[in-house]
Amino acid sequence: MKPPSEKSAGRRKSRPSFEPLQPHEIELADFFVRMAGILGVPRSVAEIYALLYVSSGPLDFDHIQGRLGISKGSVSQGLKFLRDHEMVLSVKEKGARRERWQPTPSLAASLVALLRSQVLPALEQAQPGLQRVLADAQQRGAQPEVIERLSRLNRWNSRALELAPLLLPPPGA
Amino acid sequence: MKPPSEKSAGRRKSRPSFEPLQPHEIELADFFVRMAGILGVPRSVAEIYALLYVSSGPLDFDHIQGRLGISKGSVSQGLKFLRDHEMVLSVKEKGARRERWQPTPSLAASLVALLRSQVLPALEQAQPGLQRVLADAQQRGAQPEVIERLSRLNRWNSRALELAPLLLPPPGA
DNA sequence: GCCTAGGTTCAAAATTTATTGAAACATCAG
DNA sequence: CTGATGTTTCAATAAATTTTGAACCTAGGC
Repeated sequence: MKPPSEKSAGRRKSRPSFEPLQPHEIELADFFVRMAGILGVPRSVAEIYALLYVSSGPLDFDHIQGRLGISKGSVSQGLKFLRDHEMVLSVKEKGARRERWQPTPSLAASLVALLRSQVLPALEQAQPGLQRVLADAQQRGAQPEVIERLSRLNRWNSRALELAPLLLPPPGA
Repeated sequence: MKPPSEKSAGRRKSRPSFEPLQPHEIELADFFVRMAGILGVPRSVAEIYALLYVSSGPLDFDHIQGRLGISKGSVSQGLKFLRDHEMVLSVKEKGARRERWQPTPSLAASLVALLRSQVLPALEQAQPGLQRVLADAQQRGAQPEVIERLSRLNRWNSRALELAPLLLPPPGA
């Protein structure tokens, strides 16, 4: 057990103390935050990405936390999100224990992966339900107008699912 | 427990009672709700759209409220949103005071309008800021890698703004 | 094994966003 | 003009989401 107060007893690693974001960094972060907002990506995630994006080399966990002034938990979760969506890469130097992070080369690819992960599951999951809705309407002799709408929706869904792997090839392709 | 349904209690004009959504309607609503969620559109808005989408004719305010079981305020705001994004049309019958609503013919066009309204303003607003960030980086002699990233971001932004009016023509075009 | 730097988890707290409903407003018929 | 109907507004409330931080893992050096 560690006593919580570690003022200046014995050998203390000097708290690195990171600079807050500079104006130009804030500007870029704002841009990413707004764009991310459209897709429902949390502010902290966008900020982490923005910071890596304007930084010259890969940054480690503590730098990210320090410069953004957010909690460990947020950094961890944010990096997990970015990792899961293939938006960042870790560079592990040999002999070093920490991981250091940088944005993946192509922002375009990153966005595509993100969209893919959001839209595809929804389309897949909806497929059977939509078919059922259409069948239901036909069976009940709904208005032709409604049948037509529901048919179109089904066709779209199918085509989107067919096209998806071509336009947005998954990691392994 | 459901509120007492007075289906059988005489047809009185004072309190028209509406049926809750049927299973097939719920299914479609769920689909729209999920899709809308990706773009941050509230549940109630998606539900309204879904209801209009499966309904044979245009529906009036009270029908929408009654069948979805949501508040007047939500219906009003939801319809405003859908109107603003050109996703619904009102059909005013002559001599009638109420407006009746139906989805616009093309769902595709509706989605495009929606995206347009979300993304374009962000791109426009970001333009000067992004240029400033790049200029800043160049002036401070940032790493070529960073300069390159920021340049690409600027080019993208510009091109997106140029292309936008072509791909997503505004109402008047 | 033991220790600890490095990172994750997750319940609680903070924040943001959506919904409600009563009051205000608007429009039309009489 | 007046009253009734139909709709909007918006402050209060409810619901959903994000952030925090302390407890908890995990791998690697000793």
